[in-house]
Amino acid sequence: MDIREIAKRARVSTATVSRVVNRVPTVNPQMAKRVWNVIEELGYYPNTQARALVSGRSRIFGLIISDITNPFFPEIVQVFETIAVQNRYEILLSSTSHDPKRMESSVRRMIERRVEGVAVLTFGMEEPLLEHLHVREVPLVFVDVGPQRPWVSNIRIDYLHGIRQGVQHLAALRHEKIAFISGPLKLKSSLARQQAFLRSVREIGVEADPALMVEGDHTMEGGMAAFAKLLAQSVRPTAVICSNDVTAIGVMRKSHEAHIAIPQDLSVIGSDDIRLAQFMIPPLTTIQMSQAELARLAFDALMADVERESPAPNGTEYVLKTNLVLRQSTRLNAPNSTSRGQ
Amino acid sequence: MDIREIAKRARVSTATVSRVVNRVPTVNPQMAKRVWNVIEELGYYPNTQARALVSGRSRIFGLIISDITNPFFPEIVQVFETIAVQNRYEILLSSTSHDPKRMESSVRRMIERRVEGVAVLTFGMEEPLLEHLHVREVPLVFVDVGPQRPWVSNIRIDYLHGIRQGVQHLAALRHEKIAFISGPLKLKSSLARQQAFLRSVREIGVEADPALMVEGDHTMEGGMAAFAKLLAQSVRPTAVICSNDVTAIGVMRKSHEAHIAIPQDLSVIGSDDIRLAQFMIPPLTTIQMSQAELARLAFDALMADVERESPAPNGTEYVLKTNLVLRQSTRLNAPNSTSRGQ
DNA sequence: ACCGCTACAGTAATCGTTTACCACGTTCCG
DNA sequence: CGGAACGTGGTAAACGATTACTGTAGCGGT
Repeated sequence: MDIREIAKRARVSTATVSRVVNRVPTVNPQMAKRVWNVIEELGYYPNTQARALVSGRSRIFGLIISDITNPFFPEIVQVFETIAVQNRYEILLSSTSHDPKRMESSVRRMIERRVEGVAVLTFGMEEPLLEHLHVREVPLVFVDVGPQRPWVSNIRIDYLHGIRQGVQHLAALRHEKIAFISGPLKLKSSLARQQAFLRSVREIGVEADPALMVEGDHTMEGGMAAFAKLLAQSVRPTAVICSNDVTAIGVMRKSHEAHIAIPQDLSVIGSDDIRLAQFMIPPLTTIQMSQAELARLAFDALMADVERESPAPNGTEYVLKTNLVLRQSTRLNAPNSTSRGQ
Repeated sequence: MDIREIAKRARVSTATVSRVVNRVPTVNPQMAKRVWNVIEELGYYPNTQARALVSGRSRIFGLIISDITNPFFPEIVQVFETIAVQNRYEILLSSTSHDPKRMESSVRRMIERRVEGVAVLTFGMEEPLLEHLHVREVPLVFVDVGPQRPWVSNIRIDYLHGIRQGVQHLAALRHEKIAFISGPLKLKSSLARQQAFLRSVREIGVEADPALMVEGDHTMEGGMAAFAKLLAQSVRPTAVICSNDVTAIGVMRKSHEAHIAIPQDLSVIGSDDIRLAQFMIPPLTTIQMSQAELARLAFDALMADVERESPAPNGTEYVLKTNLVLRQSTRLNAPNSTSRGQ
């Protein structure tokens, strides 16, 4: 059942049906009504493929994330999808699992579907892939790691703002041995967080102890392992800041095994503020980076680029702040006390 | 850059290019080579829309879930997507948030994109929507709630198997007051779990106390609220089985607030075995229902239906077992002891 | 030597829309 | 009253592939 069928039954031309469906205002209301009736009656749904083919607009955005299984992402996907639907866009989701091969195949699939833009919420993209997208003038938006180039926007995350708050909060609680569990240091974003931590610590006049900086991998297992490493050392931290919440969950889990009570014996701060954070035991104090906000920025960036068909703008920048949110996983450092009280 | 361009430069017809791209074996290897070279050189990617239009196959499956933010789903999405990509399919994901309006719009979008099948991993679908899909002969797969009808498969979940194990496990630990926190009882799947619980309890010769059956909503907040209700009553359970893991997390959180230690003072069992379960404190004993398996069954069901272009088969059925996995959130019930020991 | 196959490549119709362009009928103004 | 201008709706050419059908060359059998 196609537009011709509708046209025939409503005794108009296909052009008119098309106009009606697309709500072009110049058609006679009577006719429009007649057409709508037929459409309703036959249950006609326009074929998006045909539309896309002739109009040259697929109304699809690609969304590349590293791992949907990481609780940081589902909320992003949710918000991104909601906004997309509101704007009559569809989303092509791809979870790369940090695998360059999968990234490559994702990009290929997206190009074949002629996406109108891609949000890359991962560690970046290799040059050849970027090039493919670039020659096709596909708008892109990255988090921090996008190249300076036409059709590429960036969302800069102000890690320093939140991390500084976290460090100062711990300092106010008299913590001096503050550990930091980073993400994989080959990731620019992990590095940026670590730098922000280092800088914040220096600001309060302490020099960070290298023994208290350990590398995690942004997973719970990684958090457990990293904390185990911390425990095996001679200097024992009284507080630890984690590069993301999932890592913090691993730390909490490990510290439970080691009979270290949180927050009595150890304060912990996470990053991201995933929804789960408030359901931890105890509820996790964390450095929030709004996933909803991030998704919205990414979508808006793409949308803006799609709409400006003018010559290439040179990479817009957006900024996302981070903020400490206080819950119950930190406490005043009481030296020499091993109390496990309430 | 289209197929014609390639044809011209390789000095062959478009038909040949098409054949080469689709690896039709009858083309002269020399020619094929020549064509591939040009394709490589120009970076040609076929236009999926055009392909889909003429071939009548979109190579897209719809995947409808209730809420991507619920940790039960991301793993499913992950696996489903992976398998889809392996089979050169794309997936159109839709998270309905239990909203019939969103469900309706999802189905509309899917029909407009001409999906070749839809996996409905939610509470079911209303008749008019089903009808729309039915007249278009779109294969569907449901979990438990699909109607008996051509082109509709069902994955039956054997809740009883796992829940019975859970109940027996608790009984072996001498628990007698076993509470059950269900999901929303308007959901058939929640009801099924509850029935399975009731039956299992009866099997071990106990009559379930209605006061110990409370309704949750499959969220952490719901779990907290339900457990609070349980605490407010005169009969205090010594063990609780939850309709899903997220509910169990809520219970654990609430019991922490109430200074009830798990598993010393209360045993808890979840359902689903989401990845997070093993990172809870203590690690959660739960009734596993493999998300990977579920995703695979759903995909296979769709694929099978797509491939059999024969007249309509009458709804295949698949079965998914559930199994208790023991961790550390249950313990022998020691009456009159309020020990908080190790 | 001729006929009929086979094997392969090319021609052109087709998928279901959008949209540039054209045709027609009114209206309005000089 | 004639023609420009305008408002509407129809005709048909795209969009970029697939594929049924056609054409031709080469080959073998009689």
